Amino acid sequence: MVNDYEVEFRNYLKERALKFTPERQLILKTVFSLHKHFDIDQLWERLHKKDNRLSRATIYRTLPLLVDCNLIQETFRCQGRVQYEHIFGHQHHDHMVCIKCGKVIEFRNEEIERLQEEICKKYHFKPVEHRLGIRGYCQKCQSK
Amino acid sequence: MVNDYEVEFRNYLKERALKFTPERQLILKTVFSLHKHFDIDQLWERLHKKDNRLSRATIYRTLPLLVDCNLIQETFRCQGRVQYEHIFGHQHHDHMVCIKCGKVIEFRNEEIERLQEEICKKYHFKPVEHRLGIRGYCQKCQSK
DNA sequence: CTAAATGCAAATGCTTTGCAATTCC
DNA sequence: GGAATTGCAAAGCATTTGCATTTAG
Repeated sequence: MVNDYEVEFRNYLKERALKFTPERQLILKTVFSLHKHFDIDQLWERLHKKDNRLSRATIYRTLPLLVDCNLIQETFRCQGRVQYEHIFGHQHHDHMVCIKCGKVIEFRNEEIERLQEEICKKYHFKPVEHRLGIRGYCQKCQSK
Repeated sequence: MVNDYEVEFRNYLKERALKFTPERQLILKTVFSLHKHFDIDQLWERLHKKDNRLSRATIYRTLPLLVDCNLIQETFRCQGRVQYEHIFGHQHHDHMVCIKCGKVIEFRNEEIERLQEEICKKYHFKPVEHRLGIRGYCQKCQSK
């Protein structure tokens, strides 16, 4: 069974005369098996269990391809580390991140989305990507 | 003449039994003399002209204080470098950044601000800071 | 006087890169 | 077959840190 995201990636690579290697396949598959935000180190740990030869360098070289292909995206930073998430097949959403416990709440607000488009039009700005992040304290951490 | 921001910083330091040193004063003054976004290197260059002894380490140690004191804030990243801006005395605003030429457009939308508050309430999330960044192409770079 | 701050240089940690060997197409 | 990719180790670079010295309060 070939997943949609794999088709997507294969096409992306083919168009650019790049290769669909086992390493890239494994990285892709693993990225889509993670249903939370992840950073490069967490990803490497997962990958290392499956293939202990796969190097960090290959991850660093592959992720930008996946980003460019719109399969994943950078989200917020956590302790200086970029967090990624797969987005293919998912609707755009924004994040609230708890400063204390690190909890992440995802939300989507149509009105905000619409207003952003409106603003871009007003400034003749052609948006490619937007990111709204709210940092603060989640319910639990407030009461503590 | 003592600026408001200096009073603010002095109080902040005093409350914590920290010192208002000439280095901190110079950094503060310089940060508020820059009316654009800046990164640490740009700041260092400016500072170095005025006091060629002032070290990067001191800047790295001072900026977090200014952030904590709400005098400045991190904004978006540009080529991996965090961009700062002074915010004391300014209203919150968001950013559009041109991917091609780096142009930054600042904007503020009351409705978006309000909706964010609403969302936070809904999730019982206590916001401390929020950041909305739109990356894309400015008018000029689209036509090219 | 003394805890805090500074400059320096070394250390850290994430990311990138050169290169020889390998592999997809 | 040949360009692209990989792993490795080295290099890069921004940031942090230990320490001896200086200094604000």
